[in-house]
This record gives sequence, C-alpha cells and structure tokens, in this order.
Amino acid sequence: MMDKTFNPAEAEARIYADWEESGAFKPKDDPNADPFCIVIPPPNVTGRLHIGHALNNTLQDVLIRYKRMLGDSVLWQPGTDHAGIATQMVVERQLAERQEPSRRDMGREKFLERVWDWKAESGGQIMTQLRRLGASCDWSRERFTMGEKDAENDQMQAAVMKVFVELYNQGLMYRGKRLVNWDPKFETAISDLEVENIEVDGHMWHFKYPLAGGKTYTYVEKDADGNVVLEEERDYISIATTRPETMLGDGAVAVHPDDERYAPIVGELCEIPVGPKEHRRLIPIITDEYPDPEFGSGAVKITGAHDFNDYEVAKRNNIPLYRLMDTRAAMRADGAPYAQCAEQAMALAKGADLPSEAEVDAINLVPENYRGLDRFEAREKIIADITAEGLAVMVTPEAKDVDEDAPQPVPYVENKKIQQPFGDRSHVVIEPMLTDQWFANAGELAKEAIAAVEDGRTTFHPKNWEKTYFEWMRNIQPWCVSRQLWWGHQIPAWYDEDGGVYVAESEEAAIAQAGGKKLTRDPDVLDTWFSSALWPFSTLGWPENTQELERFYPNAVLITAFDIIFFWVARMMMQGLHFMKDENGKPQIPFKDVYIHALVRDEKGQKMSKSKGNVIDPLELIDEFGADAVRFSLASQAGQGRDIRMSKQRVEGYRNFGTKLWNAARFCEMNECAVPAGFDPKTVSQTVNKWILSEAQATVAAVEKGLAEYRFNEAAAAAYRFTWNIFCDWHLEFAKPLLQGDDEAAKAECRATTAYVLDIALKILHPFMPFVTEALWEQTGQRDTHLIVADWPRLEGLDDAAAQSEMDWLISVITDIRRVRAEMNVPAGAQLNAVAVGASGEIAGCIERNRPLIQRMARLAEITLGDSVPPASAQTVIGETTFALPLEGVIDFGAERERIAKELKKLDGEITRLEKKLGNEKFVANAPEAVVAEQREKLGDYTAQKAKMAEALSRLEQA
RNA sequence: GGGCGGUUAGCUCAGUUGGGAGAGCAUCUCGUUUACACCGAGAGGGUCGGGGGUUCGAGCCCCUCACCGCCCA
Repeated sequence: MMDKTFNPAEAEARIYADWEESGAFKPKDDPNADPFCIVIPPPNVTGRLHIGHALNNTLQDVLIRYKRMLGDSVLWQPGTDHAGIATQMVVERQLAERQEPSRRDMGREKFLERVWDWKAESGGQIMTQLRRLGASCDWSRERFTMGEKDAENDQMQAAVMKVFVELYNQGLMYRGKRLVNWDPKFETAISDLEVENIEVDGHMWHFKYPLAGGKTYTYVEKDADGNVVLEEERDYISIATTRPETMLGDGAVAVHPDDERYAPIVGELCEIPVGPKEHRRLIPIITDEYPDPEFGSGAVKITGAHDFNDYEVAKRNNIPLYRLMDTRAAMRADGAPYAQCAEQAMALAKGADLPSEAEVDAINLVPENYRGLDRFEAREKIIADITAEGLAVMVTPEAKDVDEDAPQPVPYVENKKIQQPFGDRSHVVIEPMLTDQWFANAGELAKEAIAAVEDGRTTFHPKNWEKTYFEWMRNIQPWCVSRQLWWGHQIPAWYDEDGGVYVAESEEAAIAQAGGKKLTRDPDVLDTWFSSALWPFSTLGWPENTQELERFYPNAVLITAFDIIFFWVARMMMQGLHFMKDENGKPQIPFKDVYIHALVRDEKGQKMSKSKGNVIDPLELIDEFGADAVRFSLASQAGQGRDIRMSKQRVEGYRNFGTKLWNAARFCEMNECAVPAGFDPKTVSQTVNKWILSEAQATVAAVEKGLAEYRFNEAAAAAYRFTWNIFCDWHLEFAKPLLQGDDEAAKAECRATTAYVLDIALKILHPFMPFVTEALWEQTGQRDTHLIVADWPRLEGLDDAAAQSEMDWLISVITDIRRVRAEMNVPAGAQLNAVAVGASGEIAGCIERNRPLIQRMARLAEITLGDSVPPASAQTVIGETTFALPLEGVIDFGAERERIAKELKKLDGEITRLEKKLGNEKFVANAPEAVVAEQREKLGDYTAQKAKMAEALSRLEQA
C-alpha cells in the first residue's frame, strides 16, 4: 500500500542518484536520433542558486526532459563561470574580514592560489543545488570558463587564447589609450554594460572664465522673437558644470558655431578660474556642434580625459587630454610640480604641437594644494576657492525667499537631477578615465550577428526581443575586454622593452616572435564575458574538432533572461558566427532559438536583491514543498513577456497538485489498475474509456504545442487541468462504478484504460515534476526503464466526438443537479429521486447507459423517465430535457421561484443579445457563415431552454 | 529625450489569426461519500486604466491621455 502523500525529502535524492547512475543524463549514442543541445548559462562558480537560476534551469530541464522522452539525443551541457570581478571581490573581502594581507600585499600568484582554493571550497555548491532542482545535466561534461587549475594545454584556456590571438591577427583586437569607464573601487576598467546610470540629485555650478588679458565683449541675449533682453559688457565667459573638479583638466571652452552671443570671442583664450594665481592656465574658446545653446550658458568646458562627450569634442579639435586622477579616483599626486606642468599645458594651448599621448598623460595639472585629495573633496575645495575669489556667477534671490529686505547675491547653483554612472558591482561612481586597454572591434563582429537574426537563422522568442537586440547591435561600441584584475584569463600579449607587442597563444610562441627579446606579459585579464561568449562551442571541445562539436553545434536553443541579452547572447552570436564555420566556410550560428524568459520578482514586484533582503531562496522552498512544486510553480508562471512574482502560496498549491496526482495513483493501485500486455487503447468499448482517451490525446497535443512554442505556462496548464479537472475530478469518479461493479469485462477494460491514462499523465507531467512522477512510475507498474527515458506518448486515432459529447452532456446533468441541490439547501446526504421529462429516445438512451453514474455522482436514489413534472419539484433544464427533483416537504417554493427567475433573467439577457445581433443585417451579411450559424444555434438553444424554464416556473406558480 | 512592456475578479496572473472574459489563491455556503481535508460539491465577484476611432462586432487592431516598470541616451 502506498503512503498517503509523497515525501520529497526522502525520495528526491534517491531518485536523482538513480537517474545519474543509470546514465540517463548522457546523450544517447544513436546516430539516427536528432541532436538536441542546450548549454547552461553558466552560473558564477562560487554563487548560490537563486530563484532566477531556478526558473532558468527549470525551463531548460523541461525542454531537455521532453526532448529526451521524444527520443532525441539530448545534451544539457553544464558548467560554471569564473566571474572575474565578482569572485575576486568576494575573496578580497574575505581577506579583509580575516585581517589577512591584502591582495596587493600578497602578490598575484599567492592571491590566485587563494581564489582557486575558494573555488574548490564553494565551487561545487551551485551544481549540487541544481541537482536538487532536478536538473538533468550531463555532469560528466561539466566545464569551467577558466578551465582546470594548473592544467597543461587546457582546452577551455586554449579556446580563449586562440580566439584572442586570431582576432588580433585579423585586426579585430587592438590596444590603445581610450577613455573608458573606470571603477575606482576595483581599480579596473569596465565595459559600458557594467555601468548603471542612476538619476541622483546633483548640482550645476556656474563659474566665470575670465578672458585673457582683461579683454571684454558685448554679451547680448535675445528672446525667441529676437528682442534683446540682456546686453552687457563682459570680461568673462560663463560656464556651467556639474563636475567642478574636472576644470583643472580643461583643454578648451566650446560654444556652438551658430551661437551669436559668443561669436565675438571665439578664438580667444580664457582663463580657468582655479589654481595658483601666478600659473593660471589659459585655454582656447572653440566652436563645435556639441554644445547646446539652450542648455546652461551655452558654453561648455572641454575636459577630454574625464567626460565621454568632451572626449569626442577634444579628439575632433585636437584638444589635449589631461588626466587628473589616479586609479582610485584621487587627484593625481605624481609627476612634475604644478608650475612646470601648467607651463607645458600653456604652450599647447597657444598652439604648440601636441606631443605623444604618453607625454601628455605625464602632465599633472592638479595644483599642489589639491594633489592626493579624493575627487569629491577636491570638488568642494575648488568650489570654495573659486567662490572666494569672486569668480562664481552670482544671483540675487527673490526678496521673499530671504529674511533681509535687501537680499545679498549668492553663488548661482542649480539643483538638478543628473545621471550618474555607478559600477554595477562596486556601486561607486564610475570615472571616465584615459587608460591603455584592449578593445575588440565589436562593430565588425556585429555585422554577421545582426544578419543572422535578420534572416531568421536565429530566432528570438518572444520575437520582440529582437528589436532590443538589433537596437544595441546596430549601435555597438568597441568592447573594452581588458580588466585590471588578477582573476581571469591573462591576456596573451607580451611586450618588449621598446614597447613592441607580441600576441601569441603561448609564451614560447611570443618569445619566438620577438626573436628572443626579453618580454613581459600584459598583467591584465580578459572580461569574464569574453570567455563565456565562447561557451556554446568551447564546452563542446573547440578548438579540437570533437564529435560533440560536430553533433551539437549549433545548439538547439538558448534559454536566458533578458538582462543578459547584451552581456552574453549578443557576444555568443558574434563569437560563434566568427569562429564556427561549416565546410564551405559559412558562419554557423551558436543556437537556432533564443528563449527569453522573465525576471523573477518578489510578491511586491520588486527585483530581488540581497541588499533589499527580499530574496526568496529556492532551496528553502524545495525543502518545504519539494522540487516538483517549485518547478511547476515557475513553469506555470513563465508566460511570455511578463515578470514573475513568486509567492509561497502558489508553490503550496502545486505541492497539493503533486499530492492529488499521488492519490490518484494510489486509487489506481487500490483498484488494481494495470496496463495488460498488448493493450490497444483503440479497442476500448466503454464510452467513459473512449472519452478519457480522447481527452488524453487532446491534452498531449496541447502540451506538445505549448512546448514547441515555448509557452511553458500553457503546456503546464494543459497537463494540470487534464490531471486534476478531467482525470481526477471526472474520470476516476466515472470509473468507480465500473471498477467496483460486477461486469468483469468492463472492469478489466476500465482498469487497463485508467492505468494507461495515468501513465500518460505521468509522462506529460514528468518534464515539469520529474520526482513525483518518477516515484509513481516506479510504484504503479512493472517498468523496463525509468520514466526519465520512457517514450513520450504518441497518441493517434483516439479522438472520439461521440464519446466527448455524451460525457459532456453527462457532466452538465450532474453539475446542474448538484447546483439545484446546493441552491435548494438539500442536505448533502439526502438521496433524491429525479424524473427526466421530455427526454428524446437518444437522451433516454444516454440516461439509461449512464444511470449508475448520474445516480452516484448527483446523489440520486433513482432516476426515471416521465411525462410530467411531479408536484413540488425543483427543476433544471439540460438541452431539451427537464430534470425534476420532487422535494415534497423539503422544497421552499419561494426559493425555487427565485432561483428559476434568476436563471430566466440570465437566459433573457443572452437571448436579447443574440436576437439583436442576428437582427443586424450587416452582421448576417458580413460575419463568416460559421459564426452566424453558431450564433443561431445558440439562440435556438437558449430559446428552447427559456421555454422549458418558463414552464417550470408556471408549474410552480400553480402549485 | 528615445525605445520596449504593463494596466483584466480582493490578490497573482492567463486570454495566440477580433465573434460577449478564464485559472490559482482568497471569500461565503455545504460536506468526512474509504484515492486525496495538501480533499470534494456549490456560490458570489470584472462597464478588461480613461477617452476617441476602425469594424456588423474590440480585452484583442489604430489614435490619444493617465499611471507603473524596464532598457538606452
């Protein structure tokens, strides 16, 4: 005898181990089977399974299990990502917490040792957690983006090196001094994608840049109609800035070429109003399309080394780029004294030839009294100094705003919202910084990646994500791939003492290239996403031409969340298409489909994050409700294009569903249901059996359709509804009289069919709820294989419209009688008699055939055919037949009248609506015939029913 | 500022070529009929964000407004 409920805690680990041991997770070695491969989005190696992983991996496992049952050769390729910044950050924090030497004190080699240790210590965790979820990955093929520690000629490392070297040799990878996003906390460059622009309260300060030599001009301001609203003599140009500390690095002031206000002074020099008086720097006033005359004063200071827009302006106009900060974003303290540097800069401003990048970079234009200050401290000090000197633009506040009668002018500072860049990991303000970095020519790589989606070689689901993909790909910027970190793939570039660069897959090769010169390797590592971009083929053995690569590339589908379309999907597309070619040299896509799923949020719709403390731990949910419930909950909510809000209640509901299924199986066991050898469902004779088989076939088709279209929620719902609302609620109840009756043939057929249909339910539910279905599979029959590798049900020829319509009729008879009973407050235990009045021969036959079912399920003592409604009856109309329930002594005539009147009203509403519609000539003329016919039929049905109900009411009135 | 998505029952959400709205949970009533109370039977509850348009017909298509969310600048 089976237990009353499924015990996930006991069963899951055992079942999982069985699967793994049986080799079920490995792709089957059948050359005729279709290949189906999904590569897992590799989680951070030292991460923990969060609810987003749970969703992502549930959906993958659903497809994987489905395809496996279909008979495909299925590979779900697992592995983890080394997650450069994230992992290094964790280990550095640990060192700090344990008061151990810092990364820098420790040195690179020792530090990396520690990271590998940490990986070893915590690395397996998430893979264990995926197992708990039921993920059926081929663990024997697990890969790590960094490869194996200390391995010689490690393949995963070789793949990265080869890609870098080839891109370099093809001119698609280059090194240069560029303005990049600099994270002062981690002291590394990061890519555009790792920057989050957040709107914060900022200020806009207005300062006067005095014209050189005390020159003056007439400043004229006009309104929209050209009327002069302000005209004054000025000896300065007014500049607005949100970042005063960068004034020190200004190379010019720019105004729009059409801006008449400043036309008189274009080409003049003006003075940066900060720094020691005797060394005030002069910079030219230039024109450029960039300044918006409507914004601020219309004049923009150009600080090429600390602002992306300014950088472009500076490049266009040959304005020197003066770097002001060090790697921690403190004001530079290196280099020559300010006086000397300022003099150099002065010469450049006056037209001297620009020296080399490196020479300009060596110029430190931070005056001594600001050197070494944090950038924000420097800002405060500079504002104070400028204001003290009287070079802040002053305004006179409205008298009402201040107490004094004669308000004093105050510095003009606007409070305004500004977009400030923050590091997505460090959460500190990112500094645009001029540094030497490696860049991939993403624009070039993107071309094929765009084309592949345009021409449908790769398709996004839902399709609207393609727009996002195109938008980004078509405006893609060079990809900064170097990171000033230690944990990662060290860039395979070596330098000789003269600055010569040698890019090669190994040090030996580089030395050979250099002709034996003394070389030093580039200390930087590659962006983590550089290696994960290779994941669809590196995990399959590339650069070796392995069987797996041959068989499983392109992958079938990639399943991921939208937040990494740019980070990952786009880059896999670029790298895959660039490096994987077919025998004709045609680029090969990494995957045919990309399914983008939602983000999982908390009950309130907030993005889950550790800092908000609203994280729902999937493992806790699994502990409480079982993996099946968690999986089903996620899959059933995975509608396209919407976020998922996770609630415990819903998980609980699906746990209950598992129990329901369990008990249905238990019922089958108790009634000795089993599928006899050679059972052919097409041969069943009982209507009930024909009907449930017909329903089953429709359900299997619905599940298949849902999965084929990546509508996981619909597939899950179809399986759920069938199992609970059709199989359990109706079929098992219909089966009871047969299973407990004396007709041995009918009993045998019913046992066989019920067991057969239960198996179907187990199979279609297995992708969603693998554990409980596997456990039941084990317990409900003699099985040749585990369910995980059982054949997907391929049903055909079982649809049966006649059985469907008879059972639908039966269900509505039972439901209606139950409703009347409930509404008339008939005690649940009372056995009533029913009289069917006006039944045709056909209906009479139906009643005859299903008498025991109606009696049992509607709790009737007897059901007879009659010519007239007995007195004191409650009545309900189904089709042409009135079912009367004599309730002598029980019936409340008032209540019954009210009930029938209510039904009549409802019918009237429907009839009026339909009559109006059918009375509309245009409807009849324009609507498809089928629709018109359907509406006519409905009207006919409702009208007939109304007549019967009216009769019923009149009988009551007479009583 | 540009783009995308959302607004449907008290809550969370389905609703796939436009033919008068569904589920789960919650609520109310009844029920222990030996598969299941992690259950069963029944009920109530929505002018599908507002306005306009196209159409014989709009939750669904178009326009517009409002609010919410995300991405990009």
